[in-house]
Amino acid sequence: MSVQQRGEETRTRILDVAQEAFARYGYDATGVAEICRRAGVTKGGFYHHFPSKQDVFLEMLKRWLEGMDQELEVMRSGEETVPDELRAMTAMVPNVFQEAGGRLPLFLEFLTKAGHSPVVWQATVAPFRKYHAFFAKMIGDGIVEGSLRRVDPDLASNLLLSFAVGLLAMGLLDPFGADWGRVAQEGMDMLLSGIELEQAE
Amino acid sequence: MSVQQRGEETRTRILDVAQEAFARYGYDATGVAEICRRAGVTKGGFYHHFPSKQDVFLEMLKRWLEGMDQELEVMRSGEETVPDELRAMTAMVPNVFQEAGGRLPLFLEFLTKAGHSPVVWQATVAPFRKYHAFFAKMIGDGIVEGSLRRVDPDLASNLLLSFAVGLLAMGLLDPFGADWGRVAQEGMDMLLSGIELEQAE
DNA sequence: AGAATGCTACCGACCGGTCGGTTTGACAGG
DNA sequence: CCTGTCAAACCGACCGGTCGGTAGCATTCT
Repeated sequence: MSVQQRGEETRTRILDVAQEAFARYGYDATGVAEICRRAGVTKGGFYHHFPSKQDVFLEMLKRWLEGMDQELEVMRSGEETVPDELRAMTAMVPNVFQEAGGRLPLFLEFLTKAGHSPVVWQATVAPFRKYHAFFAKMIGDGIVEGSLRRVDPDLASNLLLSFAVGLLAMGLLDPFGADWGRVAQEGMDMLLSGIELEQAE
Repeated sequence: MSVQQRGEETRTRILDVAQEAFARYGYDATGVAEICRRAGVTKGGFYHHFPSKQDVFLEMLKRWLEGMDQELEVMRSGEETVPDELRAMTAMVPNVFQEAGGRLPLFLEFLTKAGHSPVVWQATVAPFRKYHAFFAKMIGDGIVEGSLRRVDPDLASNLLLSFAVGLLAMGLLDPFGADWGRVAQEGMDMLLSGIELEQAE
């Protein structure tokens, strides 16, 4: 294995263990020393790969969002009509909860930090606006194809996003307090029944 | 002014400035020394009134939720039908955003900390379950009075809560990214149009 | 080919500063 | 006099971050 490869692996390992530690204990409660211990690296090694603790945090956010982007695009091309696409996406919610493993609490961590640090805010709010555009376009498509009523795509997109964020937060706070997958599914049905148009083929 | 009165005032002042500081800079980023400076008290004074920094946090949460409880109960008794009640409540969203002043970011702070500290979790999740019961009862009432379809009150309540939480989070993250008051209002309309029953008087 | 050199990855001791929390004692009201 | 209310000095632990140094692969020079 070449030197560069090993270096890249170390860097990734740091990122991975930091992600787990941040998710479990919180950003502030996790010291750099603890990350180093878990990654089998010393502080020198850590600061060789990253300029600061916050940079690890930001890079983590970046990685997470890139993955999310891909998943969104993949989801987009499955179903016939826009309402069906939306329903298919909400059907994935349980998978998201499960598959994301322990790194889901990071979501709240990002949101909170975004409120205090302009750098984190920028990195957080930008993708949200992209998601907003994504859903707005989707809803616009739905209107064009005649499967949705003429609602304001911008507003409806914000509604969807709020619902998604709230679901995530609630599911994080009280995972066993409800069947959040079902809440997502039936909630989406209720929402759609308000804006859906009957198909007359 | 009696001694007890002065003591109580100092205690309240500490609570107030801590609330503002936590909201502005975050819990972890706010040192006890900073709170003392703002409250015009030394550490001795601080630790005379509170056993720990976390206790200030918890007491703050308690005060906040007590106020919320009262507001909820007041809102409940205004309108004729349940859907109208819900609409009236969402109409209050802009007021909540504005009136709460800077202390709204505390909400995210509480949520994140709840994920890492069992004590905070207990103090946070309990009221949420109470809100859940509150809305579930409301929806049940709506079904009885014939203004709502026979939906699952438990599920619909979770849907409403998620929507509310998401709205709060989004509005906190990107206050000027959308007219969140309008999103709340129209979102509630869409939701209701899915579960509302036409009145036949 | 083999020695010399450069460069990247990494080590680990160490730094100043800040953290939440404690202790002691002054002072005022009841 | 005694209790409640604070002030001031202080504590050890720990924080994120720095820095001089080293091991070993890669490249160049002879």
